[in-house]
Amino acid sequence: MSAMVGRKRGFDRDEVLDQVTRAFWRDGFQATSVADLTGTTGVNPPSLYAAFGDKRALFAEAVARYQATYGAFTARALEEEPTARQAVERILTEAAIEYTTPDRPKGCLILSSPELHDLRDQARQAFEAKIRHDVATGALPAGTDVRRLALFVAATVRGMSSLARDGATREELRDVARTALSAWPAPVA
Amino acid sequence: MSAMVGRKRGFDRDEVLDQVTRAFWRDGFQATSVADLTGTTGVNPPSLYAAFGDKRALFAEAVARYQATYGAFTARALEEEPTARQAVERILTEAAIEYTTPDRPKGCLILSSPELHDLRDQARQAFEAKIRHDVATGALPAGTDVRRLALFVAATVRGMSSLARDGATREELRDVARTALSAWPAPVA
DNA sequence: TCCAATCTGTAACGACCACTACACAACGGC
DNA sequence: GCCGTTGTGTAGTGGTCGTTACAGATTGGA
Repeated sequence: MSAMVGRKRGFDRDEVLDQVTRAFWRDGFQATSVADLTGTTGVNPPSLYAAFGDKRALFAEAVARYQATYGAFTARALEEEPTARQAVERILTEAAIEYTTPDRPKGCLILSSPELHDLRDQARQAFEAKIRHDVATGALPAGTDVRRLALFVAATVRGMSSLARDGATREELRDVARTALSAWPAPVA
Repeated sequence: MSAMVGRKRGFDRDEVLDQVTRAFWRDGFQATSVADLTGTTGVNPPSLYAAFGDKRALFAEAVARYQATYGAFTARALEEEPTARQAVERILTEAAIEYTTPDRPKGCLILSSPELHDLRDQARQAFEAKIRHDVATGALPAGTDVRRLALFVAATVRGMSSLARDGATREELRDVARTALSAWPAPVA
């Protein structure tokens, strides 16, 4: 065991990380200053730096927290739904809800941050894998353009997040999701 | 006529404005510093401020220039094509090209800039008007949800711009456009 | 040729940026 | 009580931000 000696931290690390996550989510990495963060959290700079490291490390941890909480619904759907069609339907439906939840920043942190290109690429690869699996099992026609379909889903989710950031309502996003789903290829009955 | 007296400007105002437009387009308003602009244009701060005003005014003029040139294809399609379907097909097809033109920033300046929410709303209203006209003339079914269809087009274009910024190819965007178009309601034959 | 007007380059302004040195407060172990 | 350790608050660091004061250069008009 470690020494566990010294003055105790005067704030809840998880709670502060959540406030930081929401700040980055709302305004982005660049537009959120450390002064903003110390203001909203009430934690002074030295304590913030001691607990999380510099601004980039804090952002990285905020993004990780976002993925594990607010943004986890996508990975959950891909894991739990049996077919790509069901997973995509659930993702788009839940995105309409998640992107417009009151008392939260609108849209998706990862889709809104230019610097998170790699995470977006991972998401697209996950879509591709799910669709490819359906083609392999015969749930989708053999000739299906896997990459194309994955890109269309990626584009739809990005479009929904962008509209949410501009103030689109939950119902409007749900309608966008339904319209997009009507472009999904007919299943092999 | 004005006096036309005094030392002449030592740079081409239009050329400099184009360079500024591309800088804002590539990096956004916040991330592009005045020092960046003086660096890329070779124009010193006092000359830049004398010619364009402060940074916000310069950005506004760059956006206006973008709308009149690189981003004009959307308004052109809405004006020139007879039906909403044809206009949207042309917009999506040309967006795939415009958003991936070599030696240019990728994607759309207006869709990438959080501060241009009003211009995006104007674009959505223009889509709506075009679609509503088709419903009125019978080119689209009477029960068509105009707002819903316009939002879907807006979402698709935003998604394509976002994908382009992340490095999607022209062909990938074209495929996204085609997939989205397959969700368009059947015309009243 | 001298003036008034306009533009240009240098060099700075105060404000904010991310970040930290330092002294002090609060803790567990002895 | 005293010590070593760790967190906290104050008050700064050097650097970059958008912006401009100022002096010199260049122009057309008188």
